[in-house]
Amino acid sequence: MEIDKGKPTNGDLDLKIDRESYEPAYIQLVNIIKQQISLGVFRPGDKLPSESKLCKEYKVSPMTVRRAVNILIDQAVANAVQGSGTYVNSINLGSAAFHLKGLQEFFLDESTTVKILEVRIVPAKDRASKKLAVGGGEPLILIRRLLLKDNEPFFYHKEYLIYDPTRPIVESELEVTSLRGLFSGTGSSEFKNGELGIEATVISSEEAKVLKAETGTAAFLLEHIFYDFNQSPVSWGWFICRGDKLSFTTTVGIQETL
Amino acid sequence: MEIDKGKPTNGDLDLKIDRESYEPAYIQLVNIIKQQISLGVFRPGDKLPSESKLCKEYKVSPMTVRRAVNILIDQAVANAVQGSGTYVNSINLGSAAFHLKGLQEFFLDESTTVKILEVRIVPAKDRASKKLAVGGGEPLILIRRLLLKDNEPFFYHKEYLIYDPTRPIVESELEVTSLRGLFSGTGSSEFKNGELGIEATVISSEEAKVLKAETGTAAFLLEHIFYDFNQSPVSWGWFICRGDKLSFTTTVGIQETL
DNA sequence: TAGTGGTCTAGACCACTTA
DNA sequence: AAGTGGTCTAGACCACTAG
Repeated sequence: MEIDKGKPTNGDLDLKIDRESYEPAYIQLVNIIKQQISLGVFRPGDKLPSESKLCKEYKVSPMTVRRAVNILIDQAVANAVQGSGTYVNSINLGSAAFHLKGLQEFFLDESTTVKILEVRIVPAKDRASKKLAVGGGEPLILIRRLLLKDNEPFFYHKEYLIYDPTRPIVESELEVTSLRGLFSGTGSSEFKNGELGIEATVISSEEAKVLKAETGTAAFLLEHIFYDFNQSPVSWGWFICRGDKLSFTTTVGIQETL
Repeated sequence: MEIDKGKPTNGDLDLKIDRESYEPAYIQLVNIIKQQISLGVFRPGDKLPSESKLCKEYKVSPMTVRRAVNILIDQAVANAVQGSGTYVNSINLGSAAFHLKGLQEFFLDESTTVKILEVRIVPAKDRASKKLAVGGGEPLILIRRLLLKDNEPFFYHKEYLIYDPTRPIVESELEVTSLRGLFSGTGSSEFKNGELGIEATVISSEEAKVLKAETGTAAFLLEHIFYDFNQSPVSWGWFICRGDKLSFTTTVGIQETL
């Protein structure tokens, strides 16, 4: 696209950085560029103005421009090619991500309660033995919980924990607070990191009973395994949720508001 | 935790920034701090050294420290409280995100092919009419595709497109390249943005036939709607994939390697 | 009031791409 | 050779927090 070099490259908008605004200059610049892409001033594949041009145009320092451009790159709105320029991306489903914020809200909700269905020591076998890296027959703690929202069953949770005789099970660990802490990041977790997986499955008869659902209906299975600071597995289990009660959504491409 | 102020706060590691390395200083600093958290030098809830201390300790400028700390904050490893300090986060499932990179790889794979099952003009009705914001009875393009990998059915894709008589359907838009472009960000898309959703479902008889699966087995449904640069809906549809052929995984907490 | 993070400046040098 | 992005310096001022 040909640009008249005597004029700013922002079309008819003539947007400026408002120095009096509480919004930082680099955020304003991000939004200005996004809006220009949104309006078609810059199209996918187009080269954005160089950093030095943006400096002059908006009268900010190179570091501020750089910070704004980096944000656009982080958000997969643009990509930089060293020595060449910064280019607007096409829409890219591969860069999409589904967040678990919805689940976080579920656990922070006041009407969410936990019902302990079972707590007992079981001998490790099969998958639990493998996942938790303990020999078959070694004792594990099995916890089965039902998570309710407004007294309606929502999640069925089955979890195997490493049995440590020196650390008795504290009641608080069984309550909703422990799970809430996991999802919200509050609480001082013993876990260093973990792995999560989502699968599509159908509800088994065991699960159907506690979830008040019919066997064979669709459900999400959210598997988890957590490791302690020695990188030893500590907890393995999974959540089951009826498919009609949960879904994950996200957006791709340029969003009107950040 | 009490720290002997005469010594560096990195325990027995005594890690330094290697100025000769190709790895930028700020990346090295990110990894050093992560490793310290990983080793338990800093635990969840602990305050990280202040920026000025990190400057002195690693002999880098404030901007470099700042950049490293911002990366940790972006990765949800730590959080900053203005006027107070920067604190290590607990593990937080709510910040977890499932990426579609796996699907991107699927579409980039050479052995992935597309079989067009049907292309025809249909009158808009029900959900398609609503989602694409056209009146009932208006013409829409319906495309049904089967995506195969190594000649085995993988995805069933059903898509409704706005019918624009001025823009005839180009054959290339029906091939795998168009979908590949969507997932990889290559290709010059007409779409500005879109919304995606994942649901758990069971395979219907129609879907079972083309996917060579049994009715009633678990499946993922990936719904999509795309908008053009006028923010008008252009495409609505969904992918169906057998649950045993697809899963989404991610990690939470501190990872050993970035 | 001292310390902290949040923002920003006005440059610099380098590696890389393009012509 | 000229232009571009990638990194980094050595400060500055501000708003906020905490003792």
